[in-house]
Amino acid sequence: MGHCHKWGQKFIDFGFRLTAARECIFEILLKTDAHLSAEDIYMAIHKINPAIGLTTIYRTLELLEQNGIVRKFEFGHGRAKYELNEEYEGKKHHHHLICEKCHKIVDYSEFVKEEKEYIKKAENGLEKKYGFSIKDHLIDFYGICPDCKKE
Amino acid sequence: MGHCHKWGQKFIDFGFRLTAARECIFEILLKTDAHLSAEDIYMAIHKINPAIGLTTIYRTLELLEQNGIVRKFEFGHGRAKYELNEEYEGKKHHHHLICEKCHKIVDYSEFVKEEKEYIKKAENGLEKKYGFSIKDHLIDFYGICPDCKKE
DNA sequence: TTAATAATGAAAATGGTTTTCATTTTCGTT
DNA sequence: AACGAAAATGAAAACCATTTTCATTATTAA
Repeated sequence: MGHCHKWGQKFIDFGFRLTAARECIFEILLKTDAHLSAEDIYMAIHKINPAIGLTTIYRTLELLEQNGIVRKFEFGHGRAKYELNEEYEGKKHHHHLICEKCHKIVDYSEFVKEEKEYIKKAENGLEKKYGFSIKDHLIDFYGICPDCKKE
Repeated sequence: MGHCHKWGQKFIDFGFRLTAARECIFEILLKTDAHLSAEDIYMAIHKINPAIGLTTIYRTLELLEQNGIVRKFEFGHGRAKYELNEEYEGKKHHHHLICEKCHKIVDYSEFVKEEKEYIKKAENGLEKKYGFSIKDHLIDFYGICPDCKKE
């Protein structure tokens, strides 16, 4: 369990406690390919351990986010979605393709080379010009998915 | 008033009515450089015409968004922000630089050439591979602004 | 074992946004 | 100018994801 050990250790190093609820939430995020909302995680966890409440999910997700273990996405249709940070996931660096009709989210990992070039240039330039220390970026594409085009 | 005419005509063409409230909301969006929330607009409009309610602001913004006249951004700190679409604004194509501490938003228009190349490649590829019709994209950078770095 | 501290669940509160509904405004037609 | 259908509106209530409160339980270090 290389993954678990790594994240668990990090969690303890940060000064937090590695509780059953927290491990469970991490596991759920690790096992899924989807972009889960707090409630999605609550549903999943409820089957395993019905004692864990929604509040704990929210609190854990916030903690994980603040420590760079998960990323929170607000795609803008009610609920926020959470994803394990790439460094904790098997997944490659990816971005999102979002259907404006059905709100489906597709991950893609193409054009990383081209993206990296552009991002590097932009980051350096922006750091210089605006004095920001840039930590992260977000790239999303919006459109209509094949299923919705049919209708 | 080239701007106004253009948007007003479009609005009527869509089959909507060009009311005082709607014109006023458009004007406020046109005059500002900031990213306004529904409540920001409400505050601004209240000085001009106190009869206009917050509900109308929300309804108008939704209408404008659905017809491609404004863009809605959910940067993820409570309230959504609205911006006039570039085609209605004097502004250049731009993206956002967001401070993770104070949530300040800086617009930037640099690296458009590099961006365009990358976007074009990505869009074409993604349309082919995933069958999406891509309509739009979002690029944001996150970091710490100069002011927040001082502390 | 024992304090001190952190984590938790349930319930209540929060707050931006949406819905409801009764009223008013607009616009094409007389 | 007046009429009637459809659209737009404001106020208040409802919504609903998320946060906060608070009393209880679990964990850790001594």
